[in-house]
Amino acid sequence: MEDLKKTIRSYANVSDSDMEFGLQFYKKEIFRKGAHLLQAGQYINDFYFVQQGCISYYTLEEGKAQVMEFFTEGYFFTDLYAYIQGIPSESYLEALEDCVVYKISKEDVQKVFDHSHQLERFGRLSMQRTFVINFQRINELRNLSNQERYLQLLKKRPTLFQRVPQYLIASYLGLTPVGLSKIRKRLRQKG
Amino acid sequence: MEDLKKTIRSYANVSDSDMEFGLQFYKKEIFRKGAHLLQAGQYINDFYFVQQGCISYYTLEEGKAQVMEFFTEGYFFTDLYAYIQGIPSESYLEALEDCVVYKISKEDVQKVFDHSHQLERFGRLSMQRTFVINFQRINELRNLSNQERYLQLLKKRPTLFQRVPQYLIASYLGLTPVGLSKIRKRLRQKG
DNA sequence: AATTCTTATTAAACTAGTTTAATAAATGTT
DNA sequence: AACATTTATTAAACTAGTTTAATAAGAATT
Repeated sequence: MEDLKKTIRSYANVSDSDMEFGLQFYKKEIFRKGAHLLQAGQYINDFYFVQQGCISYYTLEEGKAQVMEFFTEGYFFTDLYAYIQGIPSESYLEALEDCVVYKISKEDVQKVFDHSHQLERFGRLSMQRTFVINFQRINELRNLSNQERYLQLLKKRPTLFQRVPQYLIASYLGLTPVGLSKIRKRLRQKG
Repeated sequence: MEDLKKTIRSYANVSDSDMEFGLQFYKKEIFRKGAHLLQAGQYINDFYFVQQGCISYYTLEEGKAQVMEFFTEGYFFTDLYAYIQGIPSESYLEALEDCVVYKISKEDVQKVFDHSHQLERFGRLSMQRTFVINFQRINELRNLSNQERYLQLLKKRPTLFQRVPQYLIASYLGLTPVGLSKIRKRLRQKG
C-alpha cells in the first residue's frame, strides 16, 4: 500500500496513526483484462485506487462507447457522478489490462473522515483537484481543436498510446477512429 | 439577505445562530452594467452571491471573449479555478446588467467553516454540486450537437435569451454569432 | 505458415460548422 | 424624427470533421 500512502500524502499531511487507521479499510482486488468493475444500471458504493493497470470509464451513447477517462497507476477513481448522487450509474468501468486496485466503501470513507480531520482534508483537497481537472477539461473542449487536444494528450500521457488501442483514444478525444487517423496523417505530412 | 439564506438552506440545515454568524461577513455590493468585478491578472479573494442581475464569466482567447458562464439570481460564483489555486486569474467577471451581489472574503469563509460544522457541510455540498454541474457540462460538450445544446439552454434558462445579447449566448455555446444564427434559421424552417 | 480477427488507414461523399463581408434590423442618442 | 451604433442575418467560399465501405496492417490462433 506504499503507493496509496504516498499519493494520499501528496494531498495533505497525515500522521502515521491516522494513515494506519484509514488504510485498514482498503481492500486489494484484482481484475482481469476485460472485466467490468461497474456496469450501467448498478449502484456504485466503492472508491478505488489504481495500484497497477488501466481502467476505462465510458458511457454508451446510441450503442457506441464514449470514453470519458483512462485511469492508470496512482489515480483515485469511481463513477463519481453516480457515487456522489447515490443514483444508478449510466457508465461502465472496464479493465483494459490486468489490474490491481485498492477499494474502500462509502461507509468506510465516512468512518475515516469522521475519525481523522487530516484525512477529511485529503478528501476535500482531492475533490478540489477533481474540480481543477474538470475545469481544465471543459476549457480544452471549448478552446482547443481536436488536433491540439490530440497533441496535448500525446505530451501529457505518452505511455497511454502504448497500452490503449487508438480507437479508444479517438473516443476519449471525442473523435471517430477515421477522424483521428486523418489528424495523424495531417501531422505526419505537414510537421 | 433572505435569498442568500434560503439558498444556503437549500444545501444543508443550518441553525439560526450559525446562519447569523455566517451572514455577518457578507457585504452588499453594487456593480453598474459594464463594470468588472475581476480582470485577468488579478487575484480573486472573494466569493459572491447574485442577489440581482447577471454577470458573465469569460476568458479572452486570441482577443475574443469566450463566455464560460452567466451567473444570475441565486448563483454563488467566483473565478473558482483561480480562487482555489490562489493563482492570478485568466478570466473576467463583468456585470451585464446593474447588479446587486453579496460577497465574502476567503479569510472569512475560513472563519465561518471553522466556527460552524453545518456551514462547512454547506461548503462541501456546494462544491459537490459544482462537480455535478461541471460533469454534466463535459458530457454535453462531448455528446450533444451544438443545436442540441442550444435547445437545451433555451429550455433550461429561457429568460437568459431576454437579457443577454445573442452573440454572448453563441460564445457560451462555443459558436460564432453566424453559427448560432444558422442553427436558429434551420430550426425555424424545419421544425 | 496460413487463417482469422482486430485495428488502422484511405477514399469519397457529405455535413455542420468556420471566416469574411455585406446587409438588415433593432436600439440608443441627439 | 434622423442618425449612429450595436446586434443579427444572410451569402459565399472554405474547413475539419462525419459516415460508409474498402483495404491494409498487425496480432492471435490454429
